[in-house]
Amino acid sequence: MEKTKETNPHTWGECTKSILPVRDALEVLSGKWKLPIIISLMFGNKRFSQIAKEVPGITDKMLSKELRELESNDLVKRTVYDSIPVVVEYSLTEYGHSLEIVIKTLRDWGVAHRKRMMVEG
Amino acid sequence: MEKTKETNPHTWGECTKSILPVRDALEVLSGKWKLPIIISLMFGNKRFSQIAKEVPGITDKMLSKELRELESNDLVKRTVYDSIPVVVEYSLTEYGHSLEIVIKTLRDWGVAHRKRMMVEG
DNA sequence: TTTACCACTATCCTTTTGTATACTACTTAC
DNA sequence: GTAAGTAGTATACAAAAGGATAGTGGTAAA
Repeated sequence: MEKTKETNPHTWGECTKSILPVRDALEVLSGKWKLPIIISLMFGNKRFSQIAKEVPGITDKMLSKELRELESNDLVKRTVYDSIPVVVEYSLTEYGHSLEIVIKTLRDWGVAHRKRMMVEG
Repeated sequence: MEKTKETNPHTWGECTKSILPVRDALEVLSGKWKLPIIISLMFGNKRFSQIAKEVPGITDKMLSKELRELESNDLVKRTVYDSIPVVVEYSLTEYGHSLEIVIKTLRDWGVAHRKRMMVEG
């Protein structure tokens, strides 16, 4: 057999480092619920119970947890209105909207992938 | 408080559907090991034990499992050379290389995210 | 004959992730 | 007083992902 291409350790080192930010990006979209929550908020600001209704199957616990995570990543803003009863509004930050291009890239690849996997079975 | 923007059910329906391909794309990169394996193979074809060496911490079991998954998604090609001892070479398919743009998009966002989280964090 | 390399597989265990269900605290409407 | 709506939390459990360790079957070198 042919000799396989040697790995260049330097390049690989650089590369390993460059994996970390990719992981970060994957992490903010990871899990079962973050994507639908983010997309729900891309269509407008929502209250807790509104999101719960729009994201089918999610429990309060998961919604609460995911929103806290998204908030800690600056992607979602939580605004409390001290009306009665108290109302909490969630909105995507401008930064959160910067995920749109990322999601679009993923979707484009995913659409092509679906087609490919269908024809080949 | 202001009235929050109403959700348009049609748009949301369309949108829900469009989540599926995004999930597909996330799935092919999901888990702890697929990304480093793919990136390792972007630098050239490798044998099983070579990848195991280059991806620090991975066990044979996980490597085997992930390679099978990548192969079933057409991203990686497995070639057996019946030399003695038998040698198996893994390579990224052309399709596998199409992930480069996706990974680049994720990395760019991730780099910006790291910076942002550092100054504020 | 023991060791080592090749490419795995099998079993068991821990950790992480997500689910189910009930509960808190407050106010208004019936 | 009881239900319903606001926004959650607490506890216990199930499922999925991943890790540790050992074993398979072949060759070949020491």
